[in-house]
Amino acid sequence: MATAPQPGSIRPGGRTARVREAVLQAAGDTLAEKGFDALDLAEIARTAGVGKTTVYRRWGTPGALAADLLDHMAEQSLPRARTGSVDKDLQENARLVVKTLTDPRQGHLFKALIAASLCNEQAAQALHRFYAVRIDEWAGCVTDAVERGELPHGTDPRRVIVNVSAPLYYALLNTGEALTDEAADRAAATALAAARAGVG
Amino acid sequence: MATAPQPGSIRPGGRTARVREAVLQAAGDTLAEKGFDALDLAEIARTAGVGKTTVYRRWGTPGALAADLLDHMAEQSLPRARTGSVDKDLQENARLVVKTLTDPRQGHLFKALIAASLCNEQAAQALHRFYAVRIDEWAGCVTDAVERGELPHGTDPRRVIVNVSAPLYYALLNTGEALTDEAADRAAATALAAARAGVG
DNA sequence: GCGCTAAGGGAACCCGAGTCCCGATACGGG
DNA sequence: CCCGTATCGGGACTCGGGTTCCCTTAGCGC
Repeated sequence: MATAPQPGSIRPGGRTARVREAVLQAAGDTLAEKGFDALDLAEIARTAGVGKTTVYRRWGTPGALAADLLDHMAEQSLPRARTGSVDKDLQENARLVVKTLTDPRQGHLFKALIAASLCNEQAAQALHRFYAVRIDEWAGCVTDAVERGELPHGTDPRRVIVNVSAPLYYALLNTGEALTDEAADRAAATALAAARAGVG
Repeated sequence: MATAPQPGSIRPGGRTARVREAVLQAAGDTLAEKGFDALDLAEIARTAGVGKTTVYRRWGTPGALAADLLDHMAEQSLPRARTGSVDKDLQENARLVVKTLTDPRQGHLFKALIAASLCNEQAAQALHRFYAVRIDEWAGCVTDAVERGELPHGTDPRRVIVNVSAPLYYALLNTGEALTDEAADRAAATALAAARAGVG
């Protein structure tokens, strides 16, 4: 009943690492260009120049591969803004989200990864971890603002950051509305207004 | 070059309609139970008790089938609340969203349909139409509120409704946070506070 | 370096989704 | 009520994703 260790976990260096790198690269490219439903492990093996057997053994399903890619992405966290005022910080956050989701490669990649998370529990958990990292990073803007007296005590930092991104993702996924800088500024302003009103 | 008419559009009555009904029913069940990546037309044909050829001829791809299901769902629009105050109306809207997304069948179905929209352009457009209908319906709450003087003139009704749903969908898709009635009330309060502050 | 063994890779195999062909069925206009 | 044809449905076929087997390569502990 003892579960065998994950392939690649005992000798993770050298060749094994190179294979993972090549496969995640190929997976990212395919997801960005063709979407999650086109993520086919046999084709990934071909484009990555890796044995088909290897990909099936280490990842097994498209969902698990997407999950691994998400974990890989979560490790590379970008630093948040520190402009000195919440207005600016939240605006920068909103613009960064718009810039990311509008970027041809990144935008498609994020859509594909969200699709993956909706099709596979493993990918879903990886996605939630990914956003938890990002939100915690930017939540610092809000805690700083509370300390500076720009926002009321008791404000939930993560919730404010979530309120900035939420309408942007809603536009991307649900309504298909265009993601402009104007939309970003509006999202930031909305979240800020609610925070100032002391909601939460 | 003249495109042949869509199969099922010339004689849409009787048998053809029954086939569509059975297939959409089976598709909805499969999407709710197994997700979009498990939507396999051969299996749909089997469970719907319909010829495999028929399903491939009329829909062709899982994405197109999901799109048809979305159009079918968009036709059945629910009436919005009319409590007499924006607070209550927005709260009812938020609670309805939470109730829908929390419901075992509906919740999974919506997730699957969003996944479909992220994998297929046809499904994406159908999803955007679907949400446009829902948002327009509920936007009436906001226009009424503006007329009653509860919200400032120049308030964008659709945007307010979007701001109610957005954090709830963000919780569902991005963070995986639980969707409680408390979250619903908070979402409604946030959107209301921003609208009162005159954002937009 | 050396050897043990984890991990990779080639090749044959299986099975079912997707396609094609053609006859059966039943709308719906006259 | 009857005919023309749109649509359905059964069955054979193909093709490639996913699996299995087994040999080769190369980490990494000593």
